[in-house]
Amino acid sequence: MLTNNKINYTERQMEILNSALNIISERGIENLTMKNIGEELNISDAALYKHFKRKNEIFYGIASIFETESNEILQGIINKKMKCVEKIRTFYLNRIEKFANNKSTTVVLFSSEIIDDDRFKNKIFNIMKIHKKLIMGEIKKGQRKNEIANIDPEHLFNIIMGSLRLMVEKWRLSGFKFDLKEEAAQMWKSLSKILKK
Amino acid sequence: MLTNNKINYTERQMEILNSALNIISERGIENLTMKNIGEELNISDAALYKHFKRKNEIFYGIASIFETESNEILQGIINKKMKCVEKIRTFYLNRIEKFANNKSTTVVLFSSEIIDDDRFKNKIFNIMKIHKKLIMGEIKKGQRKNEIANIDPEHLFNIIMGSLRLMVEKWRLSGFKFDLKEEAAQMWKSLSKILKK
DNA sequence: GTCTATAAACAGATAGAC
DNA sequence: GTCTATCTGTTTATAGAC
Repeated sequence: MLTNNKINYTERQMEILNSALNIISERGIENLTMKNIGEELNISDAALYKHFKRKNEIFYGIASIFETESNEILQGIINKKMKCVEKIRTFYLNRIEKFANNKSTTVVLFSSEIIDDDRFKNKIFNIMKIHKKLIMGEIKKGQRKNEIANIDPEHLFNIIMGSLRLMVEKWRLSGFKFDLKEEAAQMWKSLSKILKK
Repeated sequence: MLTNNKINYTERQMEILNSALNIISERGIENLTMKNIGEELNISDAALYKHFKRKNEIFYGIASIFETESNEILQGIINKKMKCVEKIRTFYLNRIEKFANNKSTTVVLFSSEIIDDDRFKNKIFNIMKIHKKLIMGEIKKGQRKNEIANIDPEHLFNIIMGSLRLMVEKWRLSGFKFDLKEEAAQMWKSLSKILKK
């Protein structure tokens, strides 16, 4: 299930990917040009083509970074002995921590609207699907054990991930001005009240 | 509060704005070119400049359409005699109905990530702020009257609007394949359980 | 209001020297 | 791996005829 067909990027490639993420995050997708990436790294645009064959490959690389982060989160949950609510909480707060540690990756949440590349979209879409499957699985388990309120699991999923995303977007639009991790910890308290009924 | 500095667009201007919305929604922002808009309307790109002085004005026009829709929703709520939860429900379902009737406008939910134009962003941002003020006001009123559960109003707002947005995004990405209004009606039932505790 | 023609800027990408 | 030079296509926008 965890299709970690991990690509090993060189140091320079990682610099390029992070540059690209920064530009998308700070100046928007229409400013992500080979020239602008080069400028950030003080090299020419032509030089970039020695590291990525085409611009599309940079998009795919960004998706791979996101996939790696996602897999790190899932490793900390899968096959661990935790209560259902505890698993969802761990996922929630770890996902927030990744965003807090790498601000630019927050754009990926909205990237299927931003980045028009099929390979990229598919990869992100699959990651989201895995997250959904995990969370809904735990919700259903929790409901069978009577640990989680009897509300449509899909609706609970919408509530958990929808509120996470809205909070992260607010953080982005505020220029990362508040403490996301603190805010998320508070938000989780409310969510757990709701989950436990 | 409702700054309805309404611009009266000509019929042709409205055609252009709707064309632009369709292109953004179906083919992404990077395909929104004057040439593509012209093609949809079977006129040349140069002709568009007789209707909008610059491309930016088209973005602003899209924000104005969204503002008009928003104001129609708010008119149906403000100064009406309804219980707090009922007001939030009416807003929620009316907002959904607008999206269902004009699919392309769903992109506006994510437009601050997509469209890089300050006047546009400010207008959308203000509309969102008005919505937030309205909903949080009703939540607080409801809590004072003991009609709404005692959960941080900001968190309840995140839950209501976050889940609405996630649902609409899912609808968009599915190619508008399911019945959004029906799904939203079900979602609201779960939300009202949570609100009323 | 629509057209054709055109300008000026900029995009992604390649060739070849160092 | 980096550079300069260059190709090819596309974009926003304007001028001027009809």
